[in-house]
This record gives sequence, C-alpha cells and structure tokens, in this order.
Amino acid sequence: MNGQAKDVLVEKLAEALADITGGEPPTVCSPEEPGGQHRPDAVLEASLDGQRYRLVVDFKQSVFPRDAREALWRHRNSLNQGGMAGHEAMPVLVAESISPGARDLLRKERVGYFDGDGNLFIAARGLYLRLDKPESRKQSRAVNNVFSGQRAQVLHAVWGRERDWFGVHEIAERAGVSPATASVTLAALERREWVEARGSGPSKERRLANPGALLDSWAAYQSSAKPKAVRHYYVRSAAYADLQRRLDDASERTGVRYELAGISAGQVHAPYLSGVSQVACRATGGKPLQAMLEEVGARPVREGWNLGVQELRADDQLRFRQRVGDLWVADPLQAYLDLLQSGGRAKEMAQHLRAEKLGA
DNA sequence: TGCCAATGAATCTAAGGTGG
DNA sequence: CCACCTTAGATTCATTGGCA
Repeated sequence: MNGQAKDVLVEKLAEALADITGGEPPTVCSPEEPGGQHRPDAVLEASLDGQRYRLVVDFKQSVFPRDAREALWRHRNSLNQGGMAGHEAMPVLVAESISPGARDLLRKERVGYFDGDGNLFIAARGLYLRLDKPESRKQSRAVNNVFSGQRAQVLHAVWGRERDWFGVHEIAERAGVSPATASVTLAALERREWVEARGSGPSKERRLANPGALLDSWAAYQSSAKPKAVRHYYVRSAAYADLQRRLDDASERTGVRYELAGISAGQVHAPYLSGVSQVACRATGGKPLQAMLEEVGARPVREGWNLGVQELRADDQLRFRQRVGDLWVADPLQAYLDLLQSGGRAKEMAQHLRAEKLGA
C-alpha cells in the first residue's frame, strides 16, 4: 500500500515537472545505488535546456517539521561523505502531506519537496521552481496543536494507558471529553506516528507507539508556552511538610480539589532537591478556595512567599491527580510538564523525574 | 490604556458510515 | 442490527486589531 501511494506521487511529480518546463517528462529510474548506504525511494532523470538534472526522491507518508529536520540532517550527512560528488543530485522529499512549517524549513535549506496537494519546490543551479497550492478543505480543518485544551487531556489519558490497546470511547471517557474530540486528536497522534492503530471502523484500536517522541514534542511545546498565572502567599510559621499537611486538611474541610504541582510534585515522585521550602499547587478557584486559604492562614504577598497557587476554572485538569501518602499530587507526567516551565534548578529536576518515572 | 468588534480556533452535537 | 468510529456543521471561546 505504501508502495502504491509512493508510485502514484512520483508519477504526479514527473507530470508536474513536465507541465511546468514544457519539456519531456523525466524518466523514472530504479533506485539502484551501488554502494550507497542510504537507498533513495526513486530517482528521476530530467533534462531541460540541455542541462541534466537528477532528482533523488525520499518518500514519506506525512511530514511535519520534526520529520523535515530529520531528513535535512540525513541529507547533510550524505553530502559530507561526498559520495554524490559530481552527480549534482538534488534531494526531493515526496509525501502525501507536508505541513506548512515543514515546507518553510525545507525551502530555507533548499531541499526540494512535493506533496499530494501539488505543492512543489525545487532549487538547484540555474533552476528554481516553486508552486504553492491553496489549502484543501480537509487540511484547513486539520489539527495543528494537540498540546493545549481538551486535546492535552486526551494525550494525558493516552499516556496513562501505557502500551495497552484502547478505543476512542474509552479515552474520551478517561479524558472527560466528547468522542469527537478524542477521535480527531487520536487521528492527529496517529499521523505523527506517536500512536499506532489496528482494525478499522468500530473495531479500531490504538495504542501509544512512540512515547519518547511524544514527550519530546510535548516538552518543546511546553517550554515555549506561557506559564499560567500563579498567586503567591505566605503562611506564618509553617515548615514545608507541615504546610502541605495543613493544605490537605483544609481542602478536605472546604471541599476544594487541589494537587501539588511543579517542584512540590516532583519531590514526591522523584526527590531531587534538598531544602525545598515553597509549596506549589493548583486548585479549583472561587469562594471555596478563598475559604481554604483563609483557613490555613495564607496571606497574599509579593516577596518571600512559601505557597504558590494556580487557580483552575474547572477541575478538568485534576482528573489525573494521585493520592500519595496523605496528599494529592499531580501525576508524574503533569509534574514533568510543570517543571519545564519553572525556573531555577527545575529543568534538571525535570530530567531526573523523566528518567526515574516516565521511562521515555 | 481600555473597550468592543471581527476573526479564527476549539469543541460539541448530531448525522453518516462500518465491522462483527 | 448494534455499537462504535468519523465527519460535518453549529456553537462557544479566545485572541487580535481598530479606535476613542
């Protein structure tokens, strides 16, 4: 099936080239590369104005910036080894779909591409082709950020299933999201090859396939995202452990749902720092939260705080919290993401936590 | 600076398919 | 047929830019 799609696209590329240059359609050669360690998926020989061009095609199903970078890296490597010297071979990435970001990246590095929508780019000495097609309706509806809002909840639920197979319905349930949202999000994860699928129609199942890549991308997104607002308080004469206890007691009495976050959560799952004195948490807001803060004797301050609170509008985000000992704690995944946004030694701590608890 | 309109993204409901 | 997945259209939500 992959082979089918590839051949069709390579054929379309050849036609497109002939169309633009008004010349002969290029000949498609079989990709026998003597001694080449990386075998291309196809090779096109084109000639126009007496110049001969040789297009070395790499095929992929879909290309996002991450894939593009990988392709660029491979391409540079093969240049460095000087194997192709004299041939003037031009790399062309051919894929069913190539995201706009990936296309920018490839153009910047003057690596050619061609996708199923007809977007085309070829650059070489004496030759510059660029074709931009309007977005197809399908593409304009495509999911481009899976790391925020309800979709992040879906991701979180997927993570929780580890390597087990699951259905859309189940994930929607666990994430607290409509089946539609779960479905489109999972489709997006599948395109990125972070999850794999088996079966089709109602019997379709998926599972996490590449936790490392998923976590890398999530981390990159999280690091660049704007941290949520945190209110700072001071609680008099409260040592770290004691403050946590009092917080939990007060939450019990006032009915506020909360979880330890950031460094506090990290310390619970994979102790790393000594002498932590500031408690970080997130909690559902409103009147009950005010009551709870009053009960522990928290006083808003600018400097010298020992309690940081991120106020939540709804408690969707507390869906994955864990009871550890006698405290509610963000799960390791959430703690990891929190740490990426915290200052100081939090980044190191994030690495430690990932190695200890996330295994990817 | 702050408000409001317009635009676009995110999510849901409901309808359309499909395998067992 | 039933139970589930997917897709289309409607709705809500957030962000951006214009203007006072």
